[in-house]
Amino acid sequence: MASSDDVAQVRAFNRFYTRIIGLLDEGMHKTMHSLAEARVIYELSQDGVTTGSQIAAGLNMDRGQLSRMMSRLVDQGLVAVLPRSGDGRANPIALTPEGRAVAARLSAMSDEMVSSALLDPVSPLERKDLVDAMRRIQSILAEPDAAPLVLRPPRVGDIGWLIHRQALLYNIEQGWNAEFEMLIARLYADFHAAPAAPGKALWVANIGGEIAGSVYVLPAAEADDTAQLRMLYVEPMFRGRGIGGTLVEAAVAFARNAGYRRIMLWTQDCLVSARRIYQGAGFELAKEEPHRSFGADLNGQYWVLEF
Amino acid sequence: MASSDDVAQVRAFNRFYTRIIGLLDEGMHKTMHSLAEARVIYELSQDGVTTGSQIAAGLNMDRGQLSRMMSRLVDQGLVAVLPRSGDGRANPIALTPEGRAVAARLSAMSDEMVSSALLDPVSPLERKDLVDAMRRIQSILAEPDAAPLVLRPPRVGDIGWLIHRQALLYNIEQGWNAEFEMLIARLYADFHAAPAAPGKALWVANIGGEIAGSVYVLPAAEADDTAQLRMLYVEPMFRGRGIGGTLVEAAVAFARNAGYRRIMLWTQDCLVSARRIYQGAGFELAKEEPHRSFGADLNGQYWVLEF
DNA sequence: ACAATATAGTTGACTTACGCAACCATTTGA
DNA sequence: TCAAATGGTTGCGTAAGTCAACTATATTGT
Repeated sequence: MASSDDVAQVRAFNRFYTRIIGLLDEGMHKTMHSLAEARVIYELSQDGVTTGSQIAAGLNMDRGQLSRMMSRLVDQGLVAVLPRSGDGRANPIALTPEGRAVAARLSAMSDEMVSSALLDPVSPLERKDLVDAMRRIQSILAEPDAAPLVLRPPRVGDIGWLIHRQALLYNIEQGWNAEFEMLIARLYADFHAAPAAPGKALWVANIGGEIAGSVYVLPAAEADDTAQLRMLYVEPMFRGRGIGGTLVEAAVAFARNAGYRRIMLWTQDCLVSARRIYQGAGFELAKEEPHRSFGADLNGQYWVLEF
Repeated sequence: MASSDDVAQVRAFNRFYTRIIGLLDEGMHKTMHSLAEARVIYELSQDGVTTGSQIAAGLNMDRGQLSRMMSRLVDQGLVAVLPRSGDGRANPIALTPEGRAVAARLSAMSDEMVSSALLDPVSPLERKDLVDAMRRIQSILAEPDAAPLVLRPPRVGDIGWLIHRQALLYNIEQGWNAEFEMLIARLYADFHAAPAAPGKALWVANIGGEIAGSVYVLPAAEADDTAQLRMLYVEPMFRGRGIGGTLVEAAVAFARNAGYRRIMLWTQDCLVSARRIYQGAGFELAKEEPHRSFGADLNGQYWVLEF
C-alpha cells in the first residue's frame, strides 16, 4: 500500500495537470472541432488505416459516440470509409487528404499552444527538467515498450546522476548509508584522474532517453597490465533485459582490445544478480574477505578474468 | 522558441496523461456523481466556505452551469446556502454534514484508485521517482507559492544530486565541462573524509520538497583555525529569494560557533551574484589569480572573513 | 453624490456530449 | 453447428456546455 503522502501528491498533480490540459484545450477551441474530435483526428493521422473499435479502445470513449462522430466527419469530408475487407464486421477508415490537412493544422496549433504556454515561459534548464520529468512519469507508468538499448559515453551531469541513483538504490535495496555515496563519488573522480593508457572508458546504457545502467573500466591500481571493472549497475525498472550483461560484455571487449592481460573487479556477495553476470562473462572468484562498510557487514569478493 | 523534440515529448505526455486521468475518472463513475460534481464537491471540501464564482473561476466552468449544479446539490442536501453577509451579491455556500460525508467517500475512493492503479503496481524506488517527477513538473509550471525555506542536513542520494545539478547548471550557464563535475565529485568526497573537528557541516536548502540550493563548511586544508566555505549554489528557479544569503549566513554562524578564527572561500569572478552574497556577508577579497579550468579561462578569487 | 461600470448570481433556450442499453451482422471457438 | 464474442449502429434520457438576458449589489471616477 502506497503512503498517504504519495497518494496526496499524485492527486494534487492530477488536479493540477487536469487544469493545465484544460487550459491547453481551451486554446484549441477556436477551431471547429471539439476536443474529442481533435483526439480522434490525431489518432487517425497516426495510425493510417484503423477501425472504429481500435480508436474507441485507445481513447477509451463510447463506441456509439464514436460512431456518430465518424458519420459527422465523413459528412465533412475529413474521413473516408474504405471498402470492407477481411473482417466483415469492421469498417476500415482513414483520413481523406482534407482530413490530413486538418490534422496537420490542428497539430501545428497544438505545437504552438504547448510551446507558448508551457515551454517558452520557463528557462532552458527548467525546460529540460520538465521534459525529463514527463518522460520519467511516462516510462514508469506506461507498459514497457521496446525502445532500443544504446551504450554511449557520459555527458555532463551524468556522473552526478549515477552517484545519486546508486546511492539511493543501494540504500533502499541493501541499506547502505551515506558512506557508500561518498565512496563512489571518489571512485568516479578517480576514474577521471586515472591515466588514459592503456585505456579507460565509461558506458551509460540508455533506453528511450532514460539512463538504464552504467559501468566503467580503468587501469587497476596494483598492476599496469590489469584492467578494473567498476560501478556496474542497472536501474530496477530495466532489469531482466540483459543490460548488465551487455555492459560487462562491452567492458571486457574494451579491456581485451586495449591490451590488458586480465580484468578484475570487486563486488559484494550480497549482490547476487551481478555475480551471475560476472560468472556468465567468464570471471572467476579469486579472493573473498569480510569487511564492515556502508553500515553493513559485507563479504567482499575479487573476481578475475584472464585473457 | 522551444525545440520540436521538447514539444513532441510534452504533447506525447499530455496525450498519455489525459488517458491516465480518464481511466482514474472512469472508476469514480460508480458513484452517483458526475466528474464535474465531484470536482466541485472536492473544491468545497477544501475551501470550507466559498462562493460560486470562486469555484467557477478555479475550475474554469460556466457560471450558469455551476448555478444549476448548486441547486441540484442543495436539493440532494449536500450543500447549504448560508445567509448573505458582507458582499450582498455573493452567496456563501458550504457543504452540509452529509456533503462532507460524500466528499470523504469520494476522496477515499479517489485515494484508492490512485493507489491501486498508479502507485501500488510500481516498486518503491519508481514510486519515489514518480512522485518526485510530478512535484517537479508542478513546481516548474505552477506559480511560485510561498512554501517555506528549510535548511536540513543531507540525505542519502543528495550528494549525487548536488553534483548532478551543479554540473548541469554551470555547464549551461558558464560552459564548464565534465572536468568540473569530476572536481566537485572529489570535493564532496573530501568533505566526508575531512576531520570532524573543529567542525564541518553541509546544508541542503529545501522548498516545498525540492532542493533549492546547498553549501558546506569544512576545515581548510592549509590552516587549522580556518574554515572553508564551499559549493554554494542556488537553483535558478529559486533565485532572488535570498536563499544564497541564508545559506552563507548559516555557514558563517556555524564556523564562528565552532571556534574557527576566520572563514575563507574560493570562487570565480564570473559568478557575480555569488560575489555579492559574499560581500554582503562581510567577506573581503584576499587574492585573485587567473587559471584555466573546466575548459574556460577563469579568474579565481579567494575571499576571507575574519571573526 | 451620482452615474457608469463591474461583479455575483439566476434563468431561459438551445445544442451537443455522454453513457447506457438494445439491436443487427459477422466472426470465433468449443 | 451453435453459443459467445466482437464491430458497429441507433435510440434515449440526463447532464454539460454555450450564449444571452436579467436582477441585485458593489465599485469607481468625477
